[in-house]
Amino acid sequence: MSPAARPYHHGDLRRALVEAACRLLEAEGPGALSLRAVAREAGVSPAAPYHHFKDKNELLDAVAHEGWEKLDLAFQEARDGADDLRDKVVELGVAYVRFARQHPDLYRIMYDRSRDQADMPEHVHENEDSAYHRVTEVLVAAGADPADEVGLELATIACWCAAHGLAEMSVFKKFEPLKAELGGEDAFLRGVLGHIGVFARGL
Amino acid sequence: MSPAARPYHHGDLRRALVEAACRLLEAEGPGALSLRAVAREAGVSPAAPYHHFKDKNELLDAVAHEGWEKLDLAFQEARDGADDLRDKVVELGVAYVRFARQHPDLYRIMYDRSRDQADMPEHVHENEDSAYHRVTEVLVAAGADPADEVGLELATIACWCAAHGLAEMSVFKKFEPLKAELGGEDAFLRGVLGHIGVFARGL
DNA sequence: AAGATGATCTTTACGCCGCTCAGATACAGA
DNA sequence: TCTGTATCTGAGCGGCGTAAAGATCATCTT
Repeated sequence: MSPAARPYHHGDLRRALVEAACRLLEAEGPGALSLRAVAREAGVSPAAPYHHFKDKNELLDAVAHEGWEKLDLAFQEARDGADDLRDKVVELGVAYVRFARQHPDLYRIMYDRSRDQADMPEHVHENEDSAYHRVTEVLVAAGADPADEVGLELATIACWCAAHGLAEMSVFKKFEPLKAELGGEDAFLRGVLGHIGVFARGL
Repeated sequence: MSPAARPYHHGDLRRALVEAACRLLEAEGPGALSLRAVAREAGVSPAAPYHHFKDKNELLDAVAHEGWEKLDLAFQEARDGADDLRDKVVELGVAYVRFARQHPDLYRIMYDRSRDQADMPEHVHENEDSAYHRVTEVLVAAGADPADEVGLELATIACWCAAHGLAEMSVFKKFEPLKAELGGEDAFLRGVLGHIGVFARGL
């Protein structure tokens, strides 16, 4: 074993636990995500995690962190993918919802933990390189006035709110007939986003 | 005891349990909402609820049902309160978010259960007198074309998504400076909604 | 009026959970 | 090599959701 991989008894148990949790979440769903199950999956005793996380929520925070990073990756892809500046806003929204649909349980944990702490993790909206700021960036690129700071922030919030709401609601069976009529999930998403000012006008 | 109040051993235990659950939820928060605690609060044994609900989720469904009815009440008030037709859309959105902020745990249960069943309860979007339809109604009153059924449904969805997203995100501490700058929670809500097409243009 | 029926509620119990604490283990620095 | 300290194990506590079996009591049949 490399010394970096197993510096102590187990190795980097902290990372191993987070990975085990993500694995469990994807394989068995959120109901199977108990601390004991995670410890089992990582091959340690039920009490071992407490040397790396103060409680279960702190482990979930670490899981959520992984999620936010994956989301940011999806954002970067979407931003670099679209050619037309104006399209980028919509593409970002679609990418957001698609991420939420592809990792529903992870997405749920991200927001459950955020709500519990009454904020998103700082790195999501902290600096210039955050996922949140990426939306503002695209809005400016699409023609929003960078001088109007308040308006720009409100527009960013409106974007994020709409995308989050759409992500949570697009799973409802109620909308299936409409999706079929419009020709699929993507058309549905773009249809709804088209009715939301910041997306439609890029401002 | 009146015969209507105690027809069997306990009385209408089903209703008593739902009320006990709501009471507990408001008083102690969602963490205290165990089936056993609800039974305790209602003064019955831990197994008694199983004669009225198949499992805990079914009790939570009943709690959520109460929530959706309260939300519809708030909708009716908001609709009847605003004078300008165009304002009604915004007032509905503000009322929605205000409801979510006033009953955060109840609101959480409403959507947790909806997500679990991949749909809102039927009575929310079923008939002409549902909360969901009330949004469409107001959109039409504000000038949306009733003939464009698809567009109307998309606009309704966009409204609901934006309001839901805003309801979930408006609790975040990140936005407190902006709220202060704008002069309060309501100004913040209206500011964000103003950037969302369907609210801003009523279409 | 008497007894049967069946719904309602209690008791008991099982396994899993989050979490704590005392003790074993094994690395790190003296 | 010895000591200290971070890491992990094992046992255990109270609470949870839920199942099964027995007690209780309104209602229905006769």
